[in-house]
Amino acid sequence: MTITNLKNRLVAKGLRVTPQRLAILEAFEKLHNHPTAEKIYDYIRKKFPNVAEGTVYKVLDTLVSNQLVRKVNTEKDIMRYDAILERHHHLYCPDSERIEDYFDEELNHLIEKHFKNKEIPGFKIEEIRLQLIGKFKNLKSNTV
Amino acid sequence: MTITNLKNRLVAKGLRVTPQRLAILEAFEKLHNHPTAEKIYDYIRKKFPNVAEGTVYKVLDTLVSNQLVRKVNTEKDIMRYDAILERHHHLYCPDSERIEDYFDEELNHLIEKHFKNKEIPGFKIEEIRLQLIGKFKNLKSNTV
DNA sequence: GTATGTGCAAACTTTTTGCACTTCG
DNA sequence: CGAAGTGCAAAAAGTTTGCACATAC
Repeated sequence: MTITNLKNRLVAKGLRVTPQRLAILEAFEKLHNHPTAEKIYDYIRKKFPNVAEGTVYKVLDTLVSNQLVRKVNTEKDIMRYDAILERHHHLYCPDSERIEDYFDEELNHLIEKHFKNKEIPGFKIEEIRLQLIGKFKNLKSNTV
Repeated sequence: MTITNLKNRLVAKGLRVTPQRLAILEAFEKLHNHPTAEKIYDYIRKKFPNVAEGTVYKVLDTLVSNQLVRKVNTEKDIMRYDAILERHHHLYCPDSERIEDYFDEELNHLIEKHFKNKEIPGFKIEEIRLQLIGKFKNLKSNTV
């Protein structure tokens, strides 16, 4: 992912392109661990030593509102973020706090088909997210 | 749900039966809105005016560790809890913060069957949770 | 009686806010 | 230039902790 591409994402949403925003988007490319605001803050401070933590939160809010980034649902009170926009699910190990992306088109179709036949009274589904809770078999060190 | 039943849940886990714990379990029966710690605190304070908020958090932790209560995954940094232990999923509207339980055995079988044929390398699934994100059609006032 | 649980208050962590200053377009 | 974004510091919100006291068993 080039800086130009990251810039285009902002421009496409009518957002101003600032070094801080680019740095945060870049952080997602490098970290790809569903990072917390703090992880992102730590990462971009290498480049921008006086970026404010408040700015990180504000930028993340903006990115979420503009659907360039999403909040990840966890069992913790620390928010985590995800910049993968393609439809996907999560593998989640509550013990290690590790989260990995999971893509499964076959499963998506299966579920879509199921809900085509089965309306839920009083509720309009916009999106279906699966959390596969379990344990990783240590193929990779835990990375929160 | 009677107090005796609530008591039994604690006894079955080898936990001491205290009025505070009973009150919190009872609060789940009455609130059934996937309440926050604060909602529970507000609720039980009617009966126990000098219960401490810290106690609510401690009891909730204990109940979660003993699997009498679960944390609900949301996009918010405020933790919400669920005392329904039967396998189920959630309807979740991020705008109103409303969460409702969703039971669907047919869907469970569908998903189970899917993962019987499809192992995920490096990951052992223990549980599958669906979040159906969408909007409620105002059949009921929003209750966070 | 003893291990466990509670109340209270302080501390800690994460996130939000307000406002002057700066920057993007 | 003007609207939008940032830095900073203070405050808010949610949660955890430590310890003396109280209670369950």
